[in-house]
Amino acid sequence: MSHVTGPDTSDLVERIQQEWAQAYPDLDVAPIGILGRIQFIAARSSHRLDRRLEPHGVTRSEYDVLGALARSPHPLRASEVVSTTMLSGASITKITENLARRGLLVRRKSERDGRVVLLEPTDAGRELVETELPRRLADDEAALSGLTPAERESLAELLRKVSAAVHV
Amino acid sequence: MSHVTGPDTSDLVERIQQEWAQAYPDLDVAPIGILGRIQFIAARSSHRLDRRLEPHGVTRSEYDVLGALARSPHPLRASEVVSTTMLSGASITKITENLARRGLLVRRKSERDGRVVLLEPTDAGRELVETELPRRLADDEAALSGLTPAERESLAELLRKVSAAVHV
DNA sequence: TACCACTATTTCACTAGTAAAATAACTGGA
DNA sequence: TCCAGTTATTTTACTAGTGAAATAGTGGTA
Repeated sequence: MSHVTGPDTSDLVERIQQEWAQAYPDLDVAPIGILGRIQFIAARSSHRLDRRLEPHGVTRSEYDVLGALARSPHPLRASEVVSTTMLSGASITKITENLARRGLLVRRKSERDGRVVLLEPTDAGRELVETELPRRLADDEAALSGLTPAERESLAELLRKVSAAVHV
Repeated sequence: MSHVTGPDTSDLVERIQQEWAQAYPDLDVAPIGILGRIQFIAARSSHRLDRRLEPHGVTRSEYDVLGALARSPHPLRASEVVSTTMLSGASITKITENLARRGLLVRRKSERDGRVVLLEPTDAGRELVETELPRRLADDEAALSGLTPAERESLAELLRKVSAAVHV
């Protein structure tokens, strides 16, 4: 393991940025240093979560759905889950039918409105979320471990500004 | 269009963070404020790029491949494209065959090593990248428009630290 | 030359996710 | 009551992407 095993992935974004800069010297490629790294961190940490969830036999999307239900003080409609998870309605139908079959949540029709499906985690579903949540927070915490409390505060604030300005 | 059309998505992450905090008051959910927002920004800006590319009839993955080729001073092997794009080898085969059919890149076998496929953009492929790149940079720039030069520098540096620490 | 271990790419079979059409149920008039 | 219009979810038909097996080529060794 002492020899080079490929590009140093922690510098992948920097390398890409430099390649763009060399190929198109008249463009200001500085934004790539920020947005590219955001993409990179997001991809990596998604991947990490996938691996954490593998032993539980749930995908990240399934976990997102269960999480939304577990942190809610009341059952959610399918459409409410759509709006917090960034998944399509079609996906929510598939995923929740599947999770219901596996006993991790319960689907029932609303009595008030027969079009609506109400979703609620079972004890097993809630338990899955609760055992995995601290691990997930610990992983995220580890990613931030090189930052002082002041730096974390500053990073959170800067990201808040960016996320308010990023249009679809 | 003057009424509420859904949750204020710029605060979606904050809302989710608060929901977690209320459901599990004994956990420190602060990391979600950072990693969650990174996920959010990544998803939004990916989406935005998708829409920019739609009129050109290329997907984001296809554009990533073309970009890697366009910014390289020499043809790349399929495996080299794999390592910069985070796509699988199987995908690179499919995508590049498709782009070759559409005249945006050329695939040829290496003379030195018959296993290797060398990929190079055509003029049309390069042109597509070159017309879209400034727009993409402008979009990214717009996302950062609320930040001073010093804040951008600081954000880039903080993200560099995080990306070095985020393990798969 | 003939073989073997290794590497690069492609093929195959499959999964997750989607947009759009279809279905089912509600609401507020006439 | 009975629509017409609207809304929530499901179904359908499809696409992108994947891991693993298969294929094809290389280079070193005897």
